[in-house]
Amino acid sequence: GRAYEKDGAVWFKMLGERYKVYDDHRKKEVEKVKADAVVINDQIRGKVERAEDEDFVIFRSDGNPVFHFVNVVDDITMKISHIIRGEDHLSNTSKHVRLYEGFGVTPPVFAHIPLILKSPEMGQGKMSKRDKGALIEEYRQRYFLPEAIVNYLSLLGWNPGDDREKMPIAEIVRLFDLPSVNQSNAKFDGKKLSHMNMVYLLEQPVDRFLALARNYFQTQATAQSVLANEDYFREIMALAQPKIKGIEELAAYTGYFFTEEFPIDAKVKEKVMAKGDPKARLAEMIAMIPTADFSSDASVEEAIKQLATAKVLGFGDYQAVARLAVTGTNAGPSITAIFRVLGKERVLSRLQKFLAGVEEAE
RNA sequence: GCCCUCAUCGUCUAACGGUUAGGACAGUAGAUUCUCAUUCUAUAAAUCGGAGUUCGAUUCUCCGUGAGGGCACCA
Repeated sequence: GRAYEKDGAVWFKMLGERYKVYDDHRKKEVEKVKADAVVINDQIRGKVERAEDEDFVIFRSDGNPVFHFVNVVDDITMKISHIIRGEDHLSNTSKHVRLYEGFGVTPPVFAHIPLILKSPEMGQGKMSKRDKGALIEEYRQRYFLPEAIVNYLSLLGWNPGDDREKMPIAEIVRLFDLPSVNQSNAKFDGKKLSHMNMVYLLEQPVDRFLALARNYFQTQATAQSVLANEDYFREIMALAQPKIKGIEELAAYTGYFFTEEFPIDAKVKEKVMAKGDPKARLAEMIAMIPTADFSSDASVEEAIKQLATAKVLGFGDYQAVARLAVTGTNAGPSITAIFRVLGKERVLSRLQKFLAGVEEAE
């Protein structure tokens, strides 16, 4: 009795006195209805009133039902008890409630949660699937930990009631309830997500970290050489885990362990070579290494320290240039661990190659 | 244009109507470590504006302003 046909489409009829008015939005005259306001008892927003004041299409002239209609039919069929959705649907809810009424069904409990807005770098307005950084898939591809993402997201528009931020998912589930959800929209902060991800990454058991790292490297061009030796791989990942902020940094962070063709950071080189007498330090190390004990970090450290003491210098005088020659950067695990893992031969050849390169350039 | 929602540091957020307005991320400055990162310490940073209610408003009411959303034979 509430549906009628017009222009080939089926419309849902609103009850009330009718009048015509020019609609500035649609640039045409439309028929409005003086209808009572729908009262929605939203679990998050409280009492929200809105008058649905126009008939609306439920079946298009091509015979297809429209979204709102299908939505309500589905939810009735599936005996949905709670509708929890974004605030962007709050205004549509009056329409939905009228449809429930039309079917003679009591509407479910509604809860309209705040939206996630774009961060300033992304632009303005609500985040939607087209926005970069809006898809969970994207973070998966970047090897973010799922629990870090869930944890971060749970804190947009909700909090556990105290200052805790890092919480296991089970704890979030235990504490979460609809009425304690905030009503204001939240801007997405990728930096905070990254931080959360790092915190989780740091506390992962080695085996989990190894599994994540292995998955990651399988997608990299260097996969074969990196994954060739399990023990070697394991050792290097153990060095990297406490130092990196995300799995995706792994390739760049550990590249020099797997190839002799690693890049040398020009800026770092300039800086390191400008201080003290790095060439002399290199030569001294080259001379010392053949007789050094590479069996442990401590023994490598001892060897370098002895050398430094003999020349009345510090460990740091050797560390910087050795790191540059052997890794091409100024960042990484301890130089002693790098020496030990790479082994005498490779360390020696890299030091010699680097020194030769410097001398040739002069 | 009409309608709906929201409003505390840059960002995410705490604070029975009474607090030096708290925490976290980001920032800054130090400390530690062989580098880098971590960690630690310190520091700066907010109640959108105006009326009202009250002995007292971040908190309650109203009006502005701002932000977001919705107004289709899209979903």
